[in-house]
Amino acid sequence: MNFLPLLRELVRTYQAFDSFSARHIRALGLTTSQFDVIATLGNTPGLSCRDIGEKTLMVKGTLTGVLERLEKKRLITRRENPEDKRSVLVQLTPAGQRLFDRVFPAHLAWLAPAFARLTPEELGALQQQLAALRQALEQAPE
Amino acid sequence: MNFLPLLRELVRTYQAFDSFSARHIRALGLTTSQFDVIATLGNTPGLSCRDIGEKTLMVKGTLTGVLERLEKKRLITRRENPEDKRSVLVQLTPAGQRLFDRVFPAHLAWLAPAFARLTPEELGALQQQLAALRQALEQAPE
DNA sequence: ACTATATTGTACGCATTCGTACCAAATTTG
DNA sequence: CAAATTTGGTACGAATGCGTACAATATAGT
Repeated sequence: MNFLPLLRELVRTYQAFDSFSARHIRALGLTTSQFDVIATLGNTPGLSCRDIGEKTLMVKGTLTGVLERLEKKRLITRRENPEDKRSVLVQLTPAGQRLFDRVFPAHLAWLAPAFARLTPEELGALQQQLAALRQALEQAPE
Repeated sequence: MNFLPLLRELVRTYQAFDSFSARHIRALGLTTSQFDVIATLGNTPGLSCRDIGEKTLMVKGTLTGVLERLEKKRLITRRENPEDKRSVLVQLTPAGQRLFDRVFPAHLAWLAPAFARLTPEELGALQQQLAALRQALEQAPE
């Protein structure tokens, strides 16, 4: 019942993915977080910070800074949401849209060969096993 | 061949573990990285930064700062390695050793119930599948 | 021995990450 | 309807995390 090797492998695999992915994204002039936001906003009419946080798995405090830097790069805009004055509508600018169109397919094409080394069955099984572990962690008593 | 759900699950599971683990470690007055270093140094005669980095999966630049803060807390010492004057011998102080003795078993006991929700077979299978994905990522062409 | 190269760790800058506190707006309660 | 609570974002501080550059030492090739 030694789970430490599994833990180590979880971290190593996560880092291996992040490193492989980030290498490409950095060459495109973005950080991983910035890319995730751009990718999430693509083909949407605009999202709230809450929505973006849910999709990108970023907590709201982190998102504020990422959005600031994307705004400074003129890739997104933040405007008031008339439906709910607490929230903000984040949208891609035309430049952001062009970047999305150029960068998103390119990054999928970068990742695809790595994942093609595993069968769809393996990918599905891994996803299920990860979900089981995650639920165990989320439901574990304190 | 859509691997995005798997990616999302990988990140979510990693975060779920980190969150569950960090909650306990923070209550002990440490950060995750600091705990990892203390845990790695425990029951050793001292290690180089290189060794610690390999074990904790931290890059050396990150490690420098973590060691600084642990040194400030008087939990570790950095001394010259006579065998190789480039490297540094990092050791637990008596206080660091006492902290290790108190904190390391406690943290394993904190984690164990979560992992006990999965069978050893599941844990082993997950570890193998993660390793397969990691190798695919590491060997993928650029 | 001499030089080219590799290894070990630090310095530094930039961006992220998280927790906590806080404000304003919206929703729920009594 | 007024008070209490929840929700959406921001502000802020501390600590990673990573890439690049750099100094000191060690090793290899000649």
